[in-house]
Amino acid sequence: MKLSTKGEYGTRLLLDVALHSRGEPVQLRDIARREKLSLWYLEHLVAPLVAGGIVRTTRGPKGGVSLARPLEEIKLSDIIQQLEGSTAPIACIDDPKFCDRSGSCVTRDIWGEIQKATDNVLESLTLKDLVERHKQKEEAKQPMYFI
Amino acid sequence: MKLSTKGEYGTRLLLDVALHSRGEPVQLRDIARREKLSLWYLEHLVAPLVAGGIVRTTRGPKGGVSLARPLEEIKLSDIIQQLEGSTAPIACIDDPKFCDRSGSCVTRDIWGEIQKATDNVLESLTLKDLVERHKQKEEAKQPMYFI
DNA sequence: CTCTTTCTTGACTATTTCGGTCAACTTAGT
DNA sequence: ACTAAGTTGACCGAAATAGTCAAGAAAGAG
Ligand code: FES
Ligand code: FES
Repeated sequence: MKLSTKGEYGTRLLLDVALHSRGEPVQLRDIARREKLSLWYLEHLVAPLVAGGIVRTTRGPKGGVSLARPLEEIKLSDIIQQLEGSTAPIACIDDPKFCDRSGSCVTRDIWGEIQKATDNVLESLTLKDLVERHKQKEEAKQPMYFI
Repeated sequence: MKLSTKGEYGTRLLLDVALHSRGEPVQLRDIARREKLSLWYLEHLVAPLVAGGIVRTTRGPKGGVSLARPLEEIKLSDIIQQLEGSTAPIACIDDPKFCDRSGSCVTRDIWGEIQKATDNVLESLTLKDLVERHKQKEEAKQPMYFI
């Protein structure tokens, strides 16, 4: 049940863009520095995100990455779908022809339920939620001087 | 979010034992034939199941595999735990020291929720549930002549 | 127009994990 | 003893992962 680094880093990439975008694009180089990721690896994460319409990029000086949609319209499931493909724990869920004993397989139903459970979480969360959670954590760190 | 064949085959192995055990042990050779799995691969699945106290084996003639506990006391989570290890989508959930930005990481919380979601499913199901579902499917296949 | 900055694309490699096979060994019954 | 099981651990090939890099194309600045 492992998530690959694509999904992991990709989510952090998006969150980083969300947190640091102030109108202008965010540069990959800065993301790499902040998130301690290899610039060359990031490039491979951006491509599918562009293809999935999650992100726009502009080249040249002052270029970089910016979100293609409002925060609250980018679901975590979109990100994972784009970077990891299906969340099915096993191939025959997406493609019943994959296993022969298709219909009568009890275990297949179970894996289906697991997929549904994780999809529920992923679809209920948007980048906006992540940003808000992040801010809450930040505030929790600072004692509230203003009281 | 993939399940490896260990978890997949292991679950089928256990279900097969549950369905065909009539007091005596079930032989690996028969399981391999019925489930169309390699006998040599099955051996690697049995070892951890024995270690986890899920299954007992007896050697020699008429030997084989039998369940170490009643059907309803074998949870799917036990099986997966034993064959796949943790269900954590990412290492830093089990071992916070794995990532440095431990406490403040928002995405980590998400992966934790996903793990919890899948664990909920896995812990709510026992081998007994699987057997019952199987029987239901069997009955559904046969038209009810007895009406 | 040209130079620089930035993303883009695709090739390449190293490492790890997976899936599978096998042989030698141990144990238990007959 | 003999035979029929499971046990253990070595081994291998293929594939997926993770990561690096270089050549190129677009966009701005001057
Ligand atoms: S049908 Fe694919 S695992 Fe049973
Ligand atoms: S702490 Fe491990 S992914 Fe953030």
